[in-house]
Amino acid sequence: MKYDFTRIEKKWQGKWEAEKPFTALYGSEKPKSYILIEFPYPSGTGLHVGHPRPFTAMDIVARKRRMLGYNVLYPIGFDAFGLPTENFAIQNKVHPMVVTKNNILRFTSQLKKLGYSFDWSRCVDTTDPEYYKWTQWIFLKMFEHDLAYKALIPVNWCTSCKCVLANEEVVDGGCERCGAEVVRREKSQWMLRITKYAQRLVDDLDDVDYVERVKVQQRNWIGRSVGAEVDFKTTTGDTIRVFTTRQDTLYGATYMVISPEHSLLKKWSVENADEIHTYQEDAAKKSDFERTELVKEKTGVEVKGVRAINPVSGKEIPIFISDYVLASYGTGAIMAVPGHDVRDWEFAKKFGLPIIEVVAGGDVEKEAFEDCETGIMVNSPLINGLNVEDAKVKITKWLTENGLGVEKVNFKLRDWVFSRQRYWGEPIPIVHCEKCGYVALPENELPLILPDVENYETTETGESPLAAMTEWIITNCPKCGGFAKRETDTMPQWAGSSWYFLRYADPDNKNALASKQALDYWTPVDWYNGGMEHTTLHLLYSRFWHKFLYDIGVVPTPEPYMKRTSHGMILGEDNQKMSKSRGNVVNPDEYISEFGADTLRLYIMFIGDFEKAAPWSHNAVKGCKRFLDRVWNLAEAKIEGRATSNEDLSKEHETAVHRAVKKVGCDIEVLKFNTAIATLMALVNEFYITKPNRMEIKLLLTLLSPFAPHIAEELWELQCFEGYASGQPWPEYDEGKTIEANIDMAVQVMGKLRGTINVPVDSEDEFVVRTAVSDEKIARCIESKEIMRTIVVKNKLVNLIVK
RNA sequence: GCCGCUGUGGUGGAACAGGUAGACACAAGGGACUUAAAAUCCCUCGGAGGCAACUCUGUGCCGGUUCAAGUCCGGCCAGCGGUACCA
Repeated sequence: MKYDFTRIEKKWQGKWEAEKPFTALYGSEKPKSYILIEFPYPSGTGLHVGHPRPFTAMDIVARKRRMLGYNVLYPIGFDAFGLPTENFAIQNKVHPMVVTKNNILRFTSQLKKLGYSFDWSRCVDTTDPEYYKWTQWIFLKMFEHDLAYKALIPVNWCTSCKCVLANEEVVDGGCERCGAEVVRREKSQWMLRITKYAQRLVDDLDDVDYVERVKVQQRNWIGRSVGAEVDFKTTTGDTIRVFTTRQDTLYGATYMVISPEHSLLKKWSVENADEIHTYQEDAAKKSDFERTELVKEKTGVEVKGVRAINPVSGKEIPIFISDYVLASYGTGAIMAVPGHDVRDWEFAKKFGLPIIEVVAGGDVEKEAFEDCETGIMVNSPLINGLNVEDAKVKITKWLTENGLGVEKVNFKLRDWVFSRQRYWGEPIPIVHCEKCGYVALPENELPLILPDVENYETTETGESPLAAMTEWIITNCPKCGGFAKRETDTMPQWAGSSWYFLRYADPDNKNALASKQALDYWTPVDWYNGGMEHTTLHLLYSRFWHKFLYDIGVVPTPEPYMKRTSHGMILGEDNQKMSKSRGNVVNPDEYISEFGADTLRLYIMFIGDFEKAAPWSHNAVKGCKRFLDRVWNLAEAKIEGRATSNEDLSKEHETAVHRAVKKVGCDIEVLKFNTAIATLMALVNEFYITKPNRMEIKLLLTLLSPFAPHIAEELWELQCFEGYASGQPWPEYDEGKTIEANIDMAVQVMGKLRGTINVPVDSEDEFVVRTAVSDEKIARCIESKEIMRTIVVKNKLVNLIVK
């Protein structure tokens, strides 16, 4: 019989649907293992080949964990709020809820066709009011703890989505999603105080097992820098506070620069007010992107009539405004040390300002000397002769003692702009009362249901579509009962995904986001795999929410995920990112119907290094199909014999099988699925040379089952083995049996390979050398030469040094 | 600019912890089977030379350490990702 994957896959998927063997158990005695993938956004275009890569990888891990005896939670859900659905709804005049339901149905059937061992009974949908009730609840808790606040701030405004974006959502000056231009606008927005957690978000990375590149990227994004705040008096009697990481160079501060938005500018009456004003207006007009794009050329205007006083030298120095100083970082003002900062140096050269060397070691006339390692302080009476590190300590102490400054840590991380002027998101459960201000909705009014609207489009003034719903907006203040208006902005897409993994622990709970008992048992997540693109978005956001929930006693651990790994992207056959416009998109459905889900699963894991990007190859898929055909032909007919333990392995295959068990098991743990599969292929190749016995087939199917579960179960059944392949304990191997009795050792002469010898494993060095020199070929290489030295690496090689 | 990663056959990629470079596949070529094709099976497959045994050479480039370097060190070059006037 031919390998009829269509029939087989349908059969086993039906069985899994009916018997639900992958359901995570409540109250199990077994140790738990929580394996998590990033739940998909159910887009209208259906499943993409990018999805199965992480899903299959973690499915293999989950299946192996079950075989190892764990109570595994491998859940799935849908992150379904979001713009594409809303846009589709607008264009096609359908309710986004309808679009979402359809998309989820389609995704569900596509995912089921891939044979994943998800626990479907715990499936969550972020747009379900029973779910977003708790998203809103967490927001209310944050509001209660002063972590959610409303502020008038300059925001990133996407001109195409007509919506604000978080800093994390702006990519190259454009919208992360649609690529359209992002401009700055002043808007009153809900904000989350993620900055309050900045320090802990950095520090606690030390306690989790994340791949290093993820940690590095988060640390960079949070951008912790240690320095000092220093007060500079001015000739008007005001104080300008600056932030610097180079307190040591204070004597070299020959001018100051403040941002064009600095508040003191409003207070001062300066000689060149018009000039200043023009510059301020120009700066305000520019988007952040434009401001940073003109990196090359520094601009600025001197504030005439006011001067600052260097607190250590007592010298008067000029003050400039320039847009290279950002209002939003530090204090919005800097002390400029042109000798030891490239930006200040450029500015000083352009404006003819003095450059003083305070750290010896470079040539400050030629370029700024920024080296902190080797430099020695000069021209700085308080700290001359010290190295940079010691100078920092001493000057900070001096500043503190004299009330002129204080040590300070700053972060690049900004608070999270949390409101969106869109329809398809969680309503923010806050009302605005003229008397009481912003008031939280009482918990018993949750969920605040997203009302039906006529029109899903953002209003011309840039308000949420909800703003047009007067009936819904007008309500009573929960505090004073008076007239109040509901918040019309909704939450960003990242809200629902910031805590979804907690809901999986107890998805039907009506009284809490999950019961304490369920959270205590299941959390934290043991292994979370996801895309690098979420490192500074979802991954950071959810760590923040989790820490907050930990602080208020809702979750038992300070970190949500113990381990985080990341997969590479699947590229098109042309080695380019898949996109509709390039026409290189691969549809997984077509491959499932042409080759079967097992082949697709296998190929997508065999494609290359899991952590790196890999181009799709139609031909290589065929190779994986060929492998499964070969497995089928090997095991289709029942093999007679005994298959009760490893003792039943044949002599000729014993080593290869023990090795395969070891290699496949280890490789899965370190994400080396490609070499695990290569090992299985090699084993099958051996079985084509000498036929496998019953036990050997049994082990092959057991090892194969996490990768290609359908064919493994079918062949298991055809062999009349008991139970299911997926229900077997993960096989054990004997380390001693992974080594053959006799091995080939390389023989080198002067470091060059000259031959191989076959010797018993663990042979004595002396014996190895004797065997080597008596080898005919080797003897020829060393004849008439004297052996000076021999190097033997046990079971590997022997190197003869001759003269 | 800064931070991180990566450079290995025609291609995707292997190589534990410095120890036989190219596992496992794909493509290509040859052969068997077939009326034929597909499928399957067998052989060859980094480069150069040789009838052959074999020899030389080869992991982005230059140098170093070592009995031995794809792997370690120093200096470059190229590509990818992140970040971007963050003081």
